[in-house]
Amino acid sequence: MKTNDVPADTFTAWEGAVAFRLFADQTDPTLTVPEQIAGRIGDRILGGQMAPGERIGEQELADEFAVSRGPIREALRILEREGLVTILARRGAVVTELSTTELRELMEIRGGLFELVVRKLVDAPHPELLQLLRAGTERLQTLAAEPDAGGEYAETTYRLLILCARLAGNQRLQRMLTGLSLQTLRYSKLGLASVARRKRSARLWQEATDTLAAGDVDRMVRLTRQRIEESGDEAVRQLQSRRTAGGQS
Amino acid sequence: MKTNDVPADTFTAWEGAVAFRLFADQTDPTLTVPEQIAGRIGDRILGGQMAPGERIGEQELADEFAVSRGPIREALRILEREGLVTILARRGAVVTELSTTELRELMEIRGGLFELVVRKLVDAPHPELLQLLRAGTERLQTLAAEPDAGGEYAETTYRLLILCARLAGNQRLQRMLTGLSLQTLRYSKLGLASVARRKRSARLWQEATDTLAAGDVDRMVRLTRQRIEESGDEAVRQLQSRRTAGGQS
DNA sequence: TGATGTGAGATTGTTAACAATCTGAATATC
DNA sequence: GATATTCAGATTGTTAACAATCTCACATCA
Repeated sequence: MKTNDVPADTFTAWEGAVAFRLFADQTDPTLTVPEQIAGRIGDRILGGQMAPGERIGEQELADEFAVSRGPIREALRILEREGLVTILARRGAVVTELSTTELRELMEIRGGLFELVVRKLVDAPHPELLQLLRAGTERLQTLAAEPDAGGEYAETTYRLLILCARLAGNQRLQRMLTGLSLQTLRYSKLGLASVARRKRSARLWQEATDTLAAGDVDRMVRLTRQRIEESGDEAVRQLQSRRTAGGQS
Repeated sequence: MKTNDVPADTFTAWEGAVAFRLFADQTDPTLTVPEQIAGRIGDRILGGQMAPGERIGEQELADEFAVSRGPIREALRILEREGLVTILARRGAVVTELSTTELRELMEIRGGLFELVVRKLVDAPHPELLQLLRAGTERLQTLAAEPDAGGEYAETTYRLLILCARLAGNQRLQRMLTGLSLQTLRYSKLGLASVARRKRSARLWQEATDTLAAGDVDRMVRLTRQRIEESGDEAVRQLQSRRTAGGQS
């Protein structure tokens, strides 16, 4: 595999079997070639360089990464597992494009799993948690007010979410939540595009953090559910209006 | 692909991309060859013909199914995604063997997702649901009392679970829950091996059904959580004692 | 005796060619 | 003019050979 332009900015990620720049867990533990390639392609999808619905040709990628089609197919299968790519039998791979229904479904599951995380965190509170949450929500407050910070805001909330999941001490749960988050991230950004929505989201994070500090489980769970539900709904709404509006493109 | 001995007993399953005999959703919609092979191998794993930890050689399977190693690799990747097979880089595939920690983690997630299902079912009750649950729990009562019905009992509870998930109307959630159930099924059977445990489980199902009929959400959720937690704990316990006892083999 | 090194055989990873299938545009038909 | 048909080019699916790597028994040495 040709190792050109690997942008070493921010932090490099490793989650599950795939290395995405987002959501770092650890740096490279001798990833296989298909895994590395999957990471590179995944970054492009998450970064918006490859649009949902876009066709992915095997030969094209094989040429680019200077390998044969075999490893590319493995990479695509990995990305399929992560939900970023959809493989249609005998018709090739496309960048996964979620319908509003699917997005709503994923958001709902994400909410349910995060609720589990919250409950676990309250049951077995982690000393660093509150401190990390405080720092995180503060950053969110800042980003909420900045114009055009939708992308960074969304990524920050996702990092916070994954952080919570990690502290909850269920690795599998963390991985699933991470996977779901990566699948919905592109769409969450839509829902957090306006300053108003971001401020609303940031306030709910803030309140949830305070509630956690006070030890009120049910209220914390309720606030969290509300926040995820609201931002999920907004993402669905944005997606819907975008589809009906500029549907041709 | 050679199509020998396809046992057409009970009902054929299709869930996600893989056809397992268990948990039918629809019969064959022109599955690809790797998918068919994955289904066959998956059945063996779920049926206990392949033991957890057992190595899976590519060439051996290729010879058996009369295809080259390419399709076998695809099949193994599919099964890896379903969690039934673990692929170690450059060391081949093995039948997934869960540690007690992993089993506990999966059970916990399964519980959380099922809770979400229950909540959705209560919010939007389905007319057939109660009737189906009644029939299901009755069958469970019968199986609970029969000796050596651990396997069938476990499979029945899982079918019930998947049924509920389907009625809840979130396809993605249903698929995830099905996947998790298939991963834990082999171990759940351990936890339901004794008549006493089965009777306990059946009573909780019964109570939960009655509670649902009465419309008491919180109690229903609590009962469900309790049942899943208890049977999960028992499965873990059984696995643990089995490992410490006959650890060599 | 126990730890370490070596190498043959077996197994996975990769490649390139070939086969099967799909896509889309040009043509034929009503 | 709208729908069906055909066919070449492009793309995915499969194969078999080759390369890289791992496994494990055997030999070597402290």
